[in-house]
Amino acid sequence: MFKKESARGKSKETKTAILSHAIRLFRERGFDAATMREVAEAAGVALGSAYYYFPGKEAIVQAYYEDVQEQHARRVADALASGKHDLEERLRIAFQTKFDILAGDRKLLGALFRYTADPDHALSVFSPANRAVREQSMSVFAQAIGPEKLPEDISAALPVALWALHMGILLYFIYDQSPEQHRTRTLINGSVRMIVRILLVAKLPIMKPVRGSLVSLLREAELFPKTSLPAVSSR
Amino acid sequence: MFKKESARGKSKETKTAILSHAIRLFRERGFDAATMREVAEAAGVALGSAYYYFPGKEAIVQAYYEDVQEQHARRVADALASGKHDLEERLRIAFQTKFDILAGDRKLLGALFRYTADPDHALSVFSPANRAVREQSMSVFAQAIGPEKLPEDISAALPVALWALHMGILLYFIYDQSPEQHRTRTLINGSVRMIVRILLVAKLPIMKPVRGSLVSLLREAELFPKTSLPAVSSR
DNA sequence: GTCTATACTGAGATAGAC
DNA sequence: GTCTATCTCAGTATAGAC
Repeated sequence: MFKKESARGKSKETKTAILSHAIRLFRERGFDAATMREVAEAAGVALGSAYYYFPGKEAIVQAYYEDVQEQHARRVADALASGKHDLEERLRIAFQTKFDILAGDRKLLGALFRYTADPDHALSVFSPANRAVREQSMSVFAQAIGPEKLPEDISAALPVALWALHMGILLYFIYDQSPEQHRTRTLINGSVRMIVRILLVAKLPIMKPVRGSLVSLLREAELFPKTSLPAVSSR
Repeated sequence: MFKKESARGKSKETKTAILSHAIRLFRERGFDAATMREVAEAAGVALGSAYYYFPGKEAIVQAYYEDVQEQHARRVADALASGKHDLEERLRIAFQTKFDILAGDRKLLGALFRYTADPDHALSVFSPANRAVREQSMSVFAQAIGPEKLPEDISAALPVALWALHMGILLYFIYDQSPEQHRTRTLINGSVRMIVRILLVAKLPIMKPVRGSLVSLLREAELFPKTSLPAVSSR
């Protein structure tokens, strides 16, 4: 389930042990109730070791999320490999896969968002420290868009928009009490369908000026990405 | 600046003192750096007293935000009283006024969002405990929409949508390092203009089915409000 | 560089006396 | 309502083992 290093990675086992026991404890007792001392004890290490590998409790959830991201990239790449899906299916796969991975962990994910509104905090979703994870996530969506013929401005903005949407749905998912979070699943399918429809209209040449004013709004706010992301492979 | 009770409110002064000193300290030293002990000392009470009035540090920011909300409702009602504004101006007033009030307090506001992704936390933006504030905020936007002739489905959803947008802009504002946050101001004006344009198109009878599929998507996700909010007066 | 053991500090939060 | 004393726990420090 968690990151595995080459055999030479002698003490990565310790890190993995701390990580996996921590996640188990967070799942069982909730993020706030679980203490670093419990985590260390469960992993069979001293408190100091836990802090040696992770600067804090939230950092463990962060590391977990990075693993989730890697799994996501891998699974989506595999699923799309056959190449026999249309855009709507590809986007559905990209979204649904993410929530397959997160299925049992709604209790943990709240910790991920705790510093979203603290610009100086390293664990904010928008922090420079999180840049790599953010971009990997966007590139997964870029892959799902794939070779789709789209106007330049849409190509540039779409992965960012999809990333933002998926963060919103993640929030919805955390709150979703429906059995096995089927509402989140429905929301995903509906959203994806709507996006595809909007794209169909938006890419018409007549819509260029409309897109133009949206782009300039986003550009003024520095929310428009400088360059469009290349669809990198899963690794 | 802060809530004032009738003269009979004997010990509300203590609460007000704690609140105002706390906010001052949060502004000066940042939310995390300021301690409850400092707050208590500055307000001239014991630590226990501070906790008697506020269940925790974030609760103080919460109380501050409730004051902000009340000010917002009052100011918007005043500004709109003349009745000589068009929709775009009214929306601009509703948004800009909010950020006029919050102007100096970006350092504080991060704390407001800290539990956004914790469904069981009383201080989550979406918690039942916050329902009143949320609805007051939406009703301010409902006021700004005012007597505008709109289809039923749009009327129901628009205040919620504007509330959500204003929360998003609030997040942007917290991160906005531009001088006096002029980028936020630009973003507001651009967003409002875009909304007005979208409404112009969306309210055409031909768009009914398009709106219909959006509404049913939101309804399945239980994100569509049951009833449209009445535009209540400022109090 | 990895890990243990132990002790300490700071601060949020609470109990219970008055 | 208010205060003092106390608790818990995240996080740090240190000193040393391998």
